[in-house]
Amino acid sequence: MDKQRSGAEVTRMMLVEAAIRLFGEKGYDAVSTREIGDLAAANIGSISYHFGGKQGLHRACAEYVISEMRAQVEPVFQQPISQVSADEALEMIGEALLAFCRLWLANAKSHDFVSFLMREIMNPGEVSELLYNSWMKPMHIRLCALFGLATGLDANSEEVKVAVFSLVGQVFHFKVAGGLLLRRLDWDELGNERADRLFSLLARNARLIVMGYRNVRN
Amino acid sequence: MDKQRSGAEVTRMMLVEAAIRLFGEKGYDAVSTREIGDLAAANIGSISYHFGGKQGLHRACAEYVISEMRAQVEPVFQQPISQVSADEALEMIGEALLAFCRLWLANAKSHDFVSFLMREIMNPGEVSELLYNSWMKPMHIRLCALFGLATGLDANSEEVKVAVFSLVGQVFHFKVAGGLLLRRLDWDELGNERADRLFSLLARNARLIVMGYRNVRN
DNA sequence: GTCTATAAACAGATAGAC
DNA sequence: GTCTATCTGTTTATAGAC
Repeated sequence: MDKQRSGAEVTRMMLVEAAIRLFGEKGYDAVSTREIGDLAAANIGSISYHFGGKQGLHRACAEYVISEMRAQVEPVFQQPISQVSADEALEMIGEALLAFCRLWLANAKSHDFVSFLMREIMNPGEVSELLYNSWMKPMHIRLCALFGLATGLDANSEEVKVAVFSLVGQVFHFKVAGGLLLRRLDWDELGNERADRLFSLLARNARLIVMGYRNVRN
Repeated sequence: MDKQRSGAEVTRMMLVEAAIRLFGEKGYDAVSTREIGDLAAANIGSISYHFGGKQGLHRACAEYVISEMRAQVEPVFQQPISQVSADEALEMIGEALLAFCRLWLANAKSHDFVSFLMREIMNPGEVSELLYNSWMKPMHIRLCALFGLATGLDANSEEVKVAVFSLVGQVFHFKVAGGLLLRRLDWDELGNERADRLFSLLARNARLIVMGYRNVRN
């Protein structure tokens, strides 16, 4: 007999999850409140009641995605980096990218979150602001610090910021345009085995870039 | 006294250009036919008359973008590659990526085209199909051939296809999420000087990756 | 070919019964 | 809290005057 009580909270969550999926699939403007209500098995009025309207629901989705994604990547960022050697830093960058690959590309649970996130990035606005400040920026800073340690370069320099942006971009690009690559490879879908092959290729690219920058310095 | 005649063709072009800009800025669903008509200084009815409706205009936009982009990149693909050395191939990959950087990131004329293209990639459909078959796929095949020559690897292998995809992805990612990087760098806008610095960093990454794959082979 | 008026469908928001 | 009926504005598409 599980607690079916506090139906309000259940409805709120159902609406948020349905909206995240639909916004991620089709984009905010292409989704109607009726669709969301149907998918969440709730009525249209509940969106206004709980969130004050479509925009309020949109914002609630962003907050939920941020908190969930932070929780999933938190372990990677737990380790202190004050006393890390260059080789350890290189290793940690590889681990972090691998974690992003698994989370962004192959994790069914986070699939909807990442699709949602991807769309928001392109549309400047309140939600995109929130995502940037509380999720992307801290991640980027952390990776820059590691990149600096791994190469001996200044973590705050332009070239490090750009290089890290490109590294993350390689992974992210699979989320944006990965469907086209799958067709070029005649792959119907991205299974576990294929995903692993893909990740190891990305990891190799990343290592080559970091090592290249290190050599520039020495 | 330039020919102001054949007003129909002028109206068609005004509508297509206005639609490309608006679709690129806000996405297909977020743009109304009234907005397009206003920006093109035409009336709403003209969209149905000339293109059969909003979808028809959308398709016409895709066809126009494809033909314009092909024309702009054609020179890069003119050179025959049957008798090219590995070093020449490496050089040609760098040139091609540089051309994409200039075209996609810094060319004011193509800005609207690339924004339009970027949005279509994420939305499976007739237009995305058209873009893939007549624009992206030929480009990718060409770059894979060069990559194969530069590294000695099979141009049809998975690893080459994925590596080339990642190279292009580095450039494309700037179009998708470049706004976030500019904020991290405290850059208000991307001027010519900054763009050049950015491009040279991307070119360096690309070279490091290609060289790394070459060493794997030898 | 161009433009206006209008139709028919759909959007988001809300009042009120339960 | 939930759900239905309805309001108001906007959407695309079209018929018909010019």
